[in-house]
Amino acid sequence: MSEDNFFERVYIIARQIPYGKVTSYGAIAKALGTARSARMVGWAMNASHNMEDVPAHRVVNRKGLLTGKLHFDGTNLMQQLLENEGIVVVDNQIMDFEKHFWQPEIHF
DNA sequence: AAGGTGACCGGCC
DNA sequence: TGGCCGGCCACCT
Repeated sequence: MSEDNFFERVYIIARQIPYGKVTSYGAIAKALGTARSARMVGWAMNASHNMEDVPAHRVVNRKGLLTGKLHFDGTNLMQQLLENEGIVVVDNQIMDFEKHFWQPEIHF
Protein backbone atom coordinates (compact mmCIF):
# COMPACT_ATOMS: atom_id res chain seq x y z
CA MET A 1 0.00 0.00 0.00
CA SER A 2 1.46 3.39 0.68
CA GLU A 3 4.70 4.12 2.48
CA ASP A 4 4.42 7.84 1.96
CA ASN A 5 5.71 9.60 5.02
CA PHE A 6 3.37 12.53 4.78
CA PHE A 7 0.21 10.49 4.90
CA GLU A 8 1.62 8.10 7.43
CA ARG A 9 2.56 10.96 9.74
CA VAL A 10 -0.96 12.30 9.55
CA TYR A 11 -2.31 8.88 10.48
CA ILE A 12 0.09 8.62 13.40
CA ILE A 13 -1.23 11.89 14.80
CA ALA A 14 -4.85 11.03 14.11
CA ARG A 15 -4.48 7.71 15.88
CA GLN A 16 -3.26 9.54 18.97
CA ILE A 17 -6.55 11.40 19.35
CA PRO A 18 -8.05 10.19 22.65
CA TYR A 19 -11.56 8.81 22.92
CA GLY A 20 -14.15 11.54 23.19
CA LYS A 21 -11.76 14.20 21.93
CA VAL A 22 -11.48 16.01 18.61
CA THR A 23 -8.92 18.13 16.81
CA SER A 24 -8.64 20.23 13.69
CA TYR A 25 -6.84 19.69 10.41
CA GLY A 26 -4.75 22.78 11.06
CA ALA A 27 -3.68 21.46 14.47
CA ILE A 28 -2.45 18.24 12.90
CA ALA A 29 -0.69 20.18 10.18
CA LYS A 30 1.02 22.25 12.85
CA ALA A 31 2.05 19.12 14.73
CA LEU A 32 3.73 17.96 11.55
CA GLY A 33 5.52 21.28 11.27
CA THR A 34 3.66 22.29 8.14
CA ALA A 35 0.88 24.54 9.34
CA ARG A 36 0.23 25.64 5.79
CA SER A 37 -0.56 22.15 4.63
CA ALA A 38 -3.85 21.85 6.45
CA ARG A 39 -5.50 20.96 3.17
CA MET A 40 -3.15 18.03 2.74
CA VAL A 41 -4.25 16.72 6.12
CA GLY A 42 -7.77 16.58 4.79
CA TRP A 43 -6.49 14.88 1.68
CA ALA A 44 -4.70 12.30 3.79
CA MET A 45 -7.90 11.76 5.73
CA ASN A 46 -9.62 10.99 2.48
CA ALA A 47 -7.08 8.25 1.85
CA SER A 48 -7.47 7.07 5.44
CA HIS A 49 -10.61 5.30 4.35
CA ASN A 50 -8.51 2.19 3.88
CA MET A 51 -7.05 2.49 7.35
CA GLU A 52 -9.03 1.07 10.23
CA ASP A 53 -7.15 2.68 13.09
CA VAL A 54 -7.61 6.21 11.85
CA PRO A 55 -10.51 7.93 13.59
CA ALA A 56 -11.20 10.47 10.89
CA HIS A 57 -14.48 11.31 12.57
CA ARG A 58 -12.50 12.97 15.35
CA VAL A 59 -10.96 15.43 12.91
CA VAL A 60 -12.97 18.51 12.06
CA ASN A 61 -12.20 21.98 10.83
CA ARG A 62 -11.21 24.84 13.09
CA LYS A 63 -14.82 25.89 13.68
CA GLY A 64 -15.80 22.46 14.93
CA LEU A 65 -17.87 21.89 11.82
CA LEU A 66 -18.15 18.38 10.42
CA THR A 67 -16.99 19.36 6.97
CA GLY A 68 -15.90 15.82 6.17
CA LYS A 69 -19.25 14.35 7.06
CA LEU A 70 -20.18 13.98 3.42
CA HIS A 71 -17.18 11.73 2.86
CA PHE A 72 -18.41 9.06 5.22
CA ASP A 73 -20.52 6.16 4.10
CA GLY A 74 -23.67 7.14 5.94
CA THR A 75 -25.13 10.58 5.67
CA ASN A 76 -24.67 11.20 9.37
CA LEU A 77 -22.27 8.42 10.26
CA MET A 78 -19.62 10.86 11.41
CA GLN A 79 -22.05 12.60 13.73
CA GLN A 80 -23.23 9.27 15.09
CA LEU A 81 -19.68 8.22 15.91
CA LEU A 82 -18.96 11.48 17.69
CA GLU A 83 -22.17 11.42 19.69
CA ASN A 84 -21.34 7.83 20.56
CA GLU A 85 -18.21 9.18 22.23
CA GLY A 86 -20.16 11.71 24.24
CA ILE A 87 -19.71 14.65 21.91
CA VAL A 88 -22.80 16.72 21.21
CA VAL A 89 -23.25 17.58 17.58
CA VAL A 90 -25.99 19.88 16.32
CA ASP A 91 -26.37 20.71 12.66
CA ASN A 92 -22.93 19.28 11.78
CA GLN A 93 -21.47 21.50 14.46
CA ILE A 94 -19.72 20.35 17.64
CA MET A 95 -21.04 21.96 20.81
CA ASP A 96 -18.34 23.18 23.20
CA PHE A 97 -15.75 22.54 20.54
CA GLU A 98 -12.95 24.08 22.58
CA LYS A 99 -13.89 21.87 25.49
CA HIS A 100 -13.43 18.68 23.46
CA PHE A 101 -10.50 20.03 21.51
CA TRP A 102 -7.27 18.05 21.79
CA GLN A 103 -3.89 19.44 20.83
CA PRO A 104 -1.67 16.88 19.07
CA GLU A 105 1.88 16.46 20.30
CA ILE A 106 4.36 18.49 18.34
CA HIS A 107 6.89 16.15 16.80
CA PHE A 108 8.67 16.99 13.60
C1' DA B 1 5.56 18.43 -17.13
C1' DA B 2 1.70 21.45 -16.15
C1' DG B 3 -2.54 22.46 -14.40
C1' DG B 4 -6.53 21.42 -11.63
C1' DT B 5 -8.25 20.06 -7.18
C1' DG B 6 -9.41 19.91 -2.23
C1' DA B 7 -12.52 16.68 4.61
C1' DC B 8 -8.34 24.09 5.27
C1' DC B 9 -6.88 28.58 7.50
C1' DG B 10 -6.51 33.41 8.40
C1' DG B 11 -7.65 37.98 7.43
C1' DC B 12 -11.17 41.33 6.42
C1' DC B 13 -15.89 43.31 6.34
C1' DT C 1 -18.81 32.49 13.14
C1' DG C 2 -21.68 34.84 9.29
C1' DG C 3 -19.67 35.35 4.39
C1' DC C 4 -15.85 36.12 0.66
C1' DC C 5 -11.07 35.84 -1.02
C1' DG C 6 -6.24 34.67 -1.45
C1' DG C 7 -2.59 31.61 -0.24
C1' DC C 8 -0.67 27.11 0.39
C1' DC C 9 1.03 22.39 -0.72
C1' DA C 10 0.87 17.49 -1.89
C1' DC C 11 -1.73 14.43 -4.97
C1' DC C 12 -3.87 13.02 -9.44
C1' DT C 13 -4.56 12.98 -14.56
